Amino acid sequence: MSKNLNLKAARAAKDMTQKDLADAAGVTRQTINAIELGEYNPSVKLCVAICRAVGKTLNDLFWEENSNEK
Amino acid sequence: MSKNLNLKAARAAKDMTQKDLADAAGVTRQTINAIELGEYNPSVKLCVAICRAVGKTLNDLFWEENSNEK
DNA sequence: TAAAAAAGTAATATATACTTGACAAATAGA
DNA sequence: TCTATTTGTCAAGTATATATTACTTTTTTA
Repeated sequence: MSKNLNLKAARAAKDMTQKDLADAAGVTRQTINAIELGEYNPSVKLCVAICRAVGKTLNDLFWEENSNEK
Repeated sequence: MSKNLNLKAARAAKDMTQKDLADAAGVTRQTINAIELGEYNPSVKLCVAICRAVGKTLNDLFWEENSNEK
C-alpha cells in the first residue's frame, strides 16, 4: 500500500486536521493517520464517510490506476 | 447494510457467476455472495478488484446516496 | 422433470481493521 | 525560542472481514 496523497490534499483543502476528519468520519485519529500513510486497507463504508467529510467521491480518493492486490 | 444490486447487475451483464467474479477478484465465492447480500463491508482494495473485474468504477458500484454509518 | 450448476447459509478459524492510551517528533504561532 | 498543535508511532485489545469446508436451496438446462 502507498500513501494516499489525494486524501491528504482534500483534507488540507478543507482546512481539517486528522482529528477533525476522524471525528467527522466517526473513527479515531490514528485510523485516519494510518489510511493517509497507506498502512490500512479501509472498509468501503469508512471510505464513503471520509469522502463525504471532505466533499469528494470514492473515485476521487480511492481509485488509483495501479493497485492490483487485494 | 443493504444488498448491492448494482454489483449483481454488473456481474450479470458480464455473464459471470459469483465463482467467476470471486476468482477474478482473488477471493472466495462466499465473500462475493456476502457482499452482494450486504452482509460484509468490504475493504476498498477488494472493491477495486471487483470493479476492475466487471468493468465498473467505485462510484458505479459502491457509492450509495444513503449510507451514513461506518 | 431430472440432473447440473449456481446461489444461499452456517460453523470454525485466521488475518487484519480499528480502538484505546500514551508518548515522541514535527510543525505552526506567539 | 517557547509553547501549543498536529502528526507520527507503538503496544495491547476488540471487532469483523475473509477463508475453509460442507451442506441446502434455488435456478438453469438438457
